[in-house]
Amino acid sequence: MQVLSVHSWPQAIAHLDADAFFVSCEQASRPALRGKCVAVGKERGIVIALSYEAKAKGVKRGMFVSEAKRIYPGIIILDSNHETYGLFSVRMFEILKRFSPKIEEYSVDEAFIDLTGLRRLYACSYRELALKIQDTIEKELSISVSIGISITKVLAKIASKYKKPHGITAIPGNEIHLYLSNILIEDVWGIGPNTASLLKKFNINTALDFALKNENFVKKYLSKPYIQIYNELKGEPSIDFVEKISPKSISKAKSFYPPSNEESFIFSELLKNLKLSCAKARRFNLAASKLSIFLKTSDFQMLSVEAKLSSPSAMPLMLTESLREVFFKIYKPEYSYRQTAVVLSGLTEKIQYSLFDDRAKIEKIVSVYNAMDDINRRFGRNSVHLGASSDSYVHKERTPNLPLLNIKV
DNA sequence: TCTGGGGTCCTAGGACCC
DNA sequence: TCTGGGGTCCTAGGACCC
Repeated sequence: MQVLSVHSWPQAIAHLDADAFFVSCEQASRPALRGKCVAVGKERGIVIALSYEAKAKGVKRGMFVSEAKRIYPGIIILDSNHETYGLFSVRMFEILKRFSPKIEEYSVDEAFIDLTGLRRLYACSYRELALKIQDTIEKELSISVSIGISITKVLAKIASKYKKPHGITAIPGNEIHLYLSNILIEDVWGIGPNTASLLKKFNINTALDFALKNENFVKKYLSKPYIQIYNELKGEPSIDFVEKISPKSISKAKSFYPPSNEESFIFSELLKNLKLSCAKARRFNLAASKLSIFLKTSDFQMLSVEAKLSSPSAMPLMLTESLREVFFKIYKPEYSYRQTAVVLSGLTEKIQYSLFDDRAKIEKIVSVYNAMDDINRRFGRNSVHLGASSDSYVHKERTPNLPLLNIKV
């Protein structure tokens, strides 16, 4: 047997993955749902999360809700509630920070935790430490998680998936090969369908096959991300640990049914996405210097454009003109569309004004938005919104001097 | 996996400069 | 007004992730 790394724990990286997270949050907040066949997913849409009971009945993620109901008529379908999931997520990360100050919030329901050197402090093995974390989350949040521990991030990912749900798997450096031989190449984090089919042509079918390939082969056929994965599989840390930084882009997308080619409708959908993404940017205290839009046609083609903004902004009223311009660059009435999306990027912390902008006007708009965000924070989301931005499509005038407030508290 | 929504990172190639 | 090579910045598009 080949040994890929001789040391058992040069460092200890844990990967935590919540089990059926969205559904678990629903079950945690409504105990009556526990032990039942539950799915999260919009009516007419697709299933995005399933309880293990529902999985056992043969319902799969990505299925149409109607299909899921046919397979198991007793299934309970819930509307997704991302605010709740976000709250559980925050509390889960807070628990993790009690164990180690160094954590990477990888997604709402996943985190990497650097446990290196903590055995002495907790007077236990890494496996036992993972067990304590798992217990704490279960007791405090009623959420079940699986944890994998190994010496690199890619291996920790493999470990957390090895036994699920409610698993604890530790892969020390000297046992890597025992695990990798059971992992199909397409199941490795970061290897997608394209790369998997390329590798299979060279007879690489498992993670172990890949790890045992020589470096020249890897450098000849693959690019940087895959070289990193290759190193990590061999037990050599190569992918940075990222402690949370602010987002690099903010987007909002929404599909609708049936598809439409009506200009004013498509534009109003874009405007909604613009408002939502701007609101999110303001929550992070960020301003966008680039605006892109995406239109998805009914046959799933993507049309997109990007525009540079004269000054960074997170205020819909200041971006509406740009939105209109980019929209007419790609909108073609002969297609029909099923989704629009807005992406804000080039995000900057401080809002800078170019010399050509009317500073006073900008500041007035900023203060109105600040007041609005404040009201929404105190009285709940969507208590207040700006009237002018929703129908500015109809009146093709420039940005109004003072936006109107529509208050519906 | 017949299609929801939100992200990240990398590469190739063009523009522009010296 | 001929022509080489190198650096940097930006953009579009691909691949992948949850």
